[in-house]
Amino acid sequence: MGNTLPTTEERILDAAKKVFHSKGYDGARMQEIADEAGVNKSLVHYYYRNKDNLFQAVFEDAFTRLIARLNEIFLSELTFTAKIETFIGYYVTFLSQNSYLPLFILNGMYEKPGQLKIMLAKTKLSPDLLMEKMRIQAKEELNLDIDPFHLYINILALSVFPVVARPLIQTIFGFSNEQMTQFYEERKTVVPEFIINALKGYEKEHSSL
Amino acid sequence: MGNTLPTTEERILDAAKKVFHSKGYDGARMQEIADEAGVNKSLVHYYYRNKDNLFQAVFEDAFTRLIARLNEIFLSELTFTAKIETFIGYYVTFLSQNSYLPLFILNGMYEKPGQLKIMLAKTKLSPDLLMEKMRIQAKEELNLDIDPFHLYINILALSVFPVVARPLIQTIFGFSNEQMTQFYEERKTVVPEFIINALKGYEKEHSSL
DNA sequence: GTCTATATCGGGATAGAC
DNA sequence: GTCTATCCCGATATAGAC
Repeated sequence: MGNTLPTTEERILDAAKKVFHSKGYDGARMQEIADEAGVNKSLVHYYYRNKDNLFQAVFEDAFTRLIARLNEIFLSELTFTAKIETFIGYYVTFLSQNSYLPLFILNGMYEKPGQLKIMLAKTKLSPDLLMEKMRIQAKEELNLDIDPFHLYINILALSVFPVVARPLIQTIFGFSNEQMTQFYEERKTVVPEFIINALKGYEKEHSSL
Repeated sequence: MGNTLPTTEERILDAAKKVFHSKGYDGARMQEIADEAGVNKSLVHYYYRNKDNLFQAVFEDAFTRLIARLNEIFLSELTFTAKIETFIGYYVTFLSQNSYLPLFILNGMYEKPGQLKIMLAKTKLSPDLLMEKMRIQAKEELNLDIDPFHLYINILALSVFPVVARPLIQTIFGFSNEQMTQFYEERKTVVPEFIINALKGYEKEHSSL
């Protein structure tokens, strides 16, 4: 299993991912998806009945892939700093290889905010648990009283934004594709360092009380 | 001037902003824009000829408003840390009041990446100058050898991402609107502190060489 | 399951009266 | 400048043959 030829349904889903990711819901065309999959337009309807259903499938897949590893890493048995390093390293690589994903998700969230709750249940992601674990671990390992919500968002922001804003950054700084690749590569070390330095700062403040 | 009644053209542009910001280019309907402005659909075409032109106008306005103050702040005569504090404070407020803007810009960049260069010229934003000034100021005031590119992107990321990802954050954390407002309010102090702590960390490393 | 043909509708854009 | 009426294409979706 895994190395068998893709079924027609899988080919359609793959094509749909490509098109929806880059064009968004409104910009995507059923015809383009069919062409991309190498099938007739009505076959797409045969398998997914309508555009909404197909989008649903694509969105769910994207969302799951994006947070699956996140969950894994932060609930693992690594040390606090190792988690941060591992997470940034993984995310920067994954996102720059799937550069359309995060913006696609963000847009989708605005269009169907209610949908997420259902998916959160499916993926068994437990934010409360994650936050609590983060808080405790910071206390035990680094003796820091941190706000896990802000830290968590900071980590996400520093990982996700530079990928989402790629065209903006590239134009403003005038970076070539090669320079951009190097920039992302650098971030794998720069960002964890930045975060850990910031945390150390809190430690200092604390000890001076 | 300024308190005169808006002309029809201005009413149309305002309506277009509302619709494009929330629905994006493909999702926006000329009819909806006309309704929103309280005019006939053909009037929209009379003033802007086609959808593309109208979008152009809206995008340019958004982009200019978003980076105008940024430029101002970072080229001002404030100290380095004051700049960071001022910038975050201003941006978090501005963005949460115009929450559709940043995602709208990011999407627009993917659709028309070439367009930006023209606008950069118009706004007289000079990234090179900005980066150099940042580097020098960090050296002189804090005795730090920083990479201004990464720092600049970090600052933007920490300011912009939490606003762009609002629906995601709100759903994952289960925050109410009030909690979300408070969360943003907290970030005005948390984020500058975070950044400045991170920078101090580099100082320490440096002195240990 | 896969194709062709077609129904149906919506949306951008124009013509032309006032 | 503002409106009504209309054109025309493109896109989703369905019917039905093979």
